[in-house]
Formats: sequence, structure tokens, C-alpha cells
Amino acid sequence: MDLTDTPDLAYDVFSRTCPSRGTLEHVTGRWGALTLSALAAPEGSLRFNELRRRVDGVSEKMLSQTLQALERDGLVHRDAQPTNPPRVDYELTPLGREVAERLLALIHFVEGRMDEVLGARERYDVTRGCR
Amino acid sequence: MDLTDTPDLAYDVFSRTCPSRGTLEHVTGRWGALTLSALAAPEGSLRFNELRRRVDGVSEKMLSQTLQALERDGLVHRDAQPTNPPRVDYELTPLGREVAERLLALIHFVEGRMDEVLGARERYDVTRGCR
DNA sequence: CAGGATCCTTAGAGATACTG
DNA sequence: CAGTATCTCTAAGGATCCTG
Repeated sequence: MDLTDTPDLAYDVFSRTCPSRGTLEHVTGRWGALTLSALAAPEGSLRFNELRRRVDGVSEKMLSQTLQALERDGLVHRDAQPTNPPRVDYELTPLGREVAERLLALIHFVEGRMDEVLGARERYDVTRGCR
Repeated sequence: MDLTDTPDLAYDVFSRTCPSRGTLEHVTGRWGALTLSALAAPEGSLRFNELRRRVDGVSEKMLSQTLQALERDGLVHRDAQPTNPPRVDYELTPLGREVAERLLALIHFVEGRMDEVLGARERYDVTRGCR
């Protein structure tokens, strides 16, 4: 084993220039997180407009951009049938599924603790609201 | 067990108006995620400028805003000594620590798979780059 | 149906200067 | 040291129209 250099710490999100920051932003961004979560549903595979309905509030443009970024990062697989009308199915790749798992653990935890969060907010606003 | 209504699903991030979306954005946002991660370090407690140095690239303004949002959500505790010069320490609350745990699981997973991601990107750019 | 192309708006972000 | 205040400006995001 050679430990003179640090090849295993190649990617550090704390560094401004690390590409992992970009990927993390795709994954955790407003629409990225919801899109991955939607695709993690049991159905496994969803069409463009199905996704759009699930991800409440997303525009066509943002969903399209989000899906492209996730596909480029190898987290989402895009299956386009050259039929008319066109039919395109999106599903998670194996890597994407592992990412989504961890993402959902975070999301569900936050959802489950929202009462605490909301309580903390009220307390904060009462004490510091008088600024 | 009564399953006729769904009171336990009170917070659903898929809904445009759910407050959990806001909290999730504080947690997963560019600076929120890095700030929580930095505070999850073994030291436990960090001062403003220590944080600023760890979170490479953050401005005073954004760090300040981020910390306020996280404090308001009850994830970060702020301890200000009214001395001169002032000294303020930030640390995770118990709830914040649980959130950070799950967040770090996601971050470390992504960091560990960046080679795959970068490989996928190259393949994507080669095949679709010709647009 | 799945998205590309366009235009438009504004909130988020950075830089700087100032203060207790 | 730990912020706040102010300014500027870009780029994310939304709405709309269009096409294979």
C-alpha cells in the first residue's frame, strides 16, 4: 500500500472546485430531489407527463433540464420509443436507486419531524421576531 | 387500526405547499448542506469564521443567512457571548445531528461514486454531444 | 406526447463598506 | 470578531408558443 499521496480522498465536496458538488446539487436541488423520489416509487418507470404530475409545481422546462442532468450523471435511464405519438420512459439506474434510497431516508426523516421544526420556528420568531 | 383517513401523512414534500419543502431546501441547499456537514465534524462546535473557512467559497452574507435559517428550523444552536470582541459558537442540536447523519450518508455515497458519475457523463457527452 | 426555443422576471448570490 | 446594510448583476426559474 502506498499512502504517500491521497488518491482515495479524491472527491471532497468541501472543495469549491470538486465535481461532486455539482452532482450533489443535481441530486439535492429542488427539482432533482423530487424527481429522484418520484422515480423511486414502486412503479419503477414513469413517463414525462406522469412525472410532471407527481412533482407538483415543476414546469416543463425545469423537469426537462433536471432529467437531462440526472441522465448525464448516470442516475436516470431514458428510454425513448420513436413512435408517434412519442413515448419516453424514465427510470432509475442501479446507481440512481442507491442514491434515491439515501435521499429518501433524509426526506422521510425531515417529513417525520416537521412538527418539531415548526415548533422551533415559532419559538424563534417569538424571541427574535422583535428585531 | 383505522385507515379511513390519512392523518399520519401530514407532511408530504411532493405537495407544492408543504412546509417540509422549505426545510428540505434549507438542509439540502448548496450552503445548508455544507454547513450542516461542517458542524457534524468531531469538534462539535465552531465559530463563524471557522465555519467560513471550512465551507470553501461561502460569503459572509450567505453563511449568515444559512445559519439563521438552520437555527430557525431548530437544527443549529447558536451560542453568543456578549463579550468584546464577540464570540459566537454554532453547534448542531440533537435534531440537527440526526438530519446531518442522513445527509452525510448521502454525501459520502455520492463522493464515493464520483468515478462512475464522471464516466457516465463522458459517455453521455460523446453520444449526445453531437447535437 | 415529449420536449425545444424564446422571452421575461425576480430572487439569489457576490462584493464592498460599515458597526457593536 | 461577528455580523448587518446596501448595491449590483447574473442566472435560475416560469410562462408561452411551437414542432416532430
